[in-house]
Amino acid sequence: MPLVDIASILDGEHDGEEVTIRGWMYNHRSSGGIQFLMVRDGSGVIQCTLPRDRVPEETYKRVEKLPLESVVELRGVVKVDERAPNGRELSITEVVNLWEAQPGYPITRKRHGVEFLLDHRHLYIRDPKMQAILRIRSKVLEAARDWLREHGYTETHSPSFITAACEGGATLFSVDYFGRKDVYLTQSWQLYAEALIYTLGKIYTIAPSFRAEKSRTRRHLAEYWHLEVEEPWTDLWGIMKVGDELVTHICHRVAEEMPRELKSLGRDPKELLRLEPPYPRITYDEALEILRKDGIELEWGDDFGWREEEPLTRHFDTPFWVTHFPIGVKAFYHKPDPKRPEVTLSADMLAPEGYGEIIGGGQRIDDYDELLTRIVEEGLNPEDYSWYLDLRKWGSVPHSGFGLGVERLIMWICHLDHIRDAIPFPRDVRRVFP
RNA sequence: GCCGCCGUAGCUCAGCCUGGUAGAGCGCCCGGCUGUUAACCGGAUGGUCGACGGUUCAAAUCCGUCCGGCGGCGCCA
Repeated sequence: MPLVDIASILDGEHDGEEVTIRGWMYNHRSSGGIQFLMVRDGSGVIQCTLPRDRVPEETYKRVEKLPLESVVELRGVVKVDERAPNGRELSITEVVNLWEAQPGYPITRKRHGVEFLLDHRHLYIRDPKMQAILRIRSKVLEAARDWLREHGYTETHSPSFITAACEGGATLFSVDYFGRKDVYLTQSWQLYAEALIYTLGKIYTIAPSFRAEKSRTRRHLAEYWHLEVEEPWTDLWGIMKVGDELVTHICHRVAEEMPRELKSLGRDPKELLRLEPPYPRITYDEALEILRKDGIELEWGDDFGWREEEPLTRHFDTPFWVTHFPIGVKAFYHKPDPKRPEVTLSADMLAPEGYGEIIGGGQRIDDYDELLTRIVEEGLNPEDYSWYLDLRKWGSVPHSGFGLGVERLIMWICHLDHIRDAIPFPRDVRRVFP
């Protein structure tokens, strides 16, 4: 009797067959003569039916008293039935094995508050909603790696312990590094990536970044996963094309391979399948004009706040780019536009529907003197960036890259209302436990 | 760094304004029900009202301080 995944049953691969499943009982309903067990394995959730006359009375009563999150091994026949929550159910023929959990599982099918669920995060991740999100998260990263590998990018890594800021304004976590006080957790692989392209060419990384911003919004984490790409011989337009194709590939793969999970989260897979590159592109100046027509005034040279970013995303129904931000609102290494030095060759990709920025990137400064000037202008100490400046002395070429906020992308794909559910154990200014 | 809200049973909350012996629903436990969908029905259990201090004959309720949490701004991915 084959032991099968619940997902394969839900996908219709075993209709009418007798199979065995193994999983955790996440809910249980009884109607006297028939019991309904909701069973979850790593792949999905299925309803199992157990009529009283199907098994010995002793077994029936034992199942009836089984505490939530007990482990069950069940044999049964797969039936297509509209009354089952996912359209298919397992009609139990034999209760093969039971491993009883303790009574009193804290998370019930009723309402819980945010604080309670975060305090019980180690258990809440078992919830079918969290299971669906985390499975999509895995698919997002799998699809990204596949696309990057197929297009000639090499995965590589940068250190998490660093000594100098790479983004001017953002706040750093300081750590006690063998007693040294000037060591921090990284915010981006940016400076190291620019060193690595001269040995590996087109590269990417998927790694955590740390920001000690005391942000209290539904879009921020103190520890988030950063998918960063950097490549030589590429300008602003080239790197935007990479972003377009990468995000499109990820969305298509998730829509094709995880439609059930997307639907359970309120995202229609068709909304992802219809995406095609290139995404719309507007300049910072054009964005200001759109906002002005909405009655939102922003002085030229100021960065977008959420007050500007959120309404702008309502003008689009796909991700879109905002390019050519004024010098000063982006980090020092962004290359000023030779045709218009008051703006940089920078670009942010914003998700629609009020989700906002998911990618930030652009073309980097490749000239030594220009880079040194910008470091000084930003009030930074050139000595902190000595090795980074070195890169412009030997074989410097035009190069570009971007950083994608993995949880931001997942948040939009999964239609979440808070970024914390895009990661199993979120870290923010108030929470590092569990 | 700033603004706002919340802490009462295992959970979600009412009670607080107008001070007078602690409430509901759900869960757990017991019983019933042969198609449930957050199942339902009956019963039982369950609380130093976040902590400390003050006012008062009397504080969950009024005042102060602290702790914890949530939402938002700024900043960013």
